Amino acid sequence: MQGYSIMDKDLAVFKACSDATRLRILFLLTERELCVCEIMAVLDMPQGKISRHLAVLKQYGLLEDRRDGVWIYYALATDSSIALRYVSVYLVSARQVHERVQADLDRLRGLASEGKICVPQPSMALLQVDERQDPALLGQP
Amino acid sequence: MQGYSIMDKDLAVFKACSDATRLRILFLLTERELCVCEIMAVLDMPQGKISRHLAVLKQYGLLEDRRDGVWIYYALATDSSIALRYVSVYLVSARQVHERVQADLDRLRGLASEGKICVPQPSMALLQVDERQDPALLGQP
DNA sequence: CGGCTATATGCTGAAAAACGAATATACAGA
DNA sequence: TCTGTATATTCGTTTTTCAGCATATAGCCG
Repeated sequence: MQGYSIMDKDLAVFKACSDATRLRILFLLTERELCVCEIMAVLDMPQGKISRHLAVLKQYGLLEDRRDGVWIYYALATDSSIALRYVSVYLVSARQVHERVQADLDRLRGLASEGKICVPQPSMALLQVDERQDPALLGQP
Repeated sequence: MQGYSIMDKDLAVFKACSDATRLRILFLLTERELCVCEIMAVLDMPQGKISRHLAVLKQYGLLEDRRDGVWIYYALATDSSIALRYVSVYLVSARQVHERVQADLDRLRGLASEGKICVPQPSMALLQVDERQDPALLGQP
């Protein structure tokens, strides 16, 4: 890494979002913080794959993690860079539009309500961003 | 490509932004539409490299081009996807913050005013997005 | 301590992306 | 038509990224 300083953080955010699996994970985390096994169950992908993508997202500053016993919970980070603020608003707005994301979120809720995933405590969402449409983004039809 | 439909466009936007050179080009284009030789001059990079990155940005739906004689002008596209709208607002807001971007923009203005680049007509900017801060993004300090 | 579960990490190969250098195309003007 | 300039594209190579598999770590419980 040479010479970029601040913009690097924004670049990292875009790199983090430039993979389909990671983007799906980010959309899932707009719902609430999740542990690895929940994400694995919803996306139906092997554990190593999920873990590595989570590590990338964390390294790039998009996620924070906390350990609770055996489980490690991941949540969207706030304010680690300018780009991340915009991406956070994007995630909350766009999740209502994309069918795939809706399907993932439905699956998450379904699995959780049937108790099929490890959900020791239903912790609350961390994302403070409001779901209302962003006035500055309503310009184009 | 299998099964992603709409979200693909957003993913393409993030892929497009996940390269330092392309991000610098996008920031430059928030100033006004530019021809290839102007971008080359500002970034001081070989022509083939710039052309290829522009092709990627266009293919991913972030740019539009128009030919004017020998020159081909590139401008930020509008509304090709949800993510692009958010990225456009990000670009306009963040360009005032990043030193590297400021340096690029200063260089562009300097070269243009000295007539060192091919600037047959100083065409106007295409980006309609306003520079005012986005109310929905002022939540976090 | 030993076994079980959740998660992280190392290794390897394959695929994708990026680059430099060279070549091709497209237009303008003489 | 020939020349020069602006841009696009191809080729071969290097770098980066991703997946799958195996292995390691860390905490719980007996």
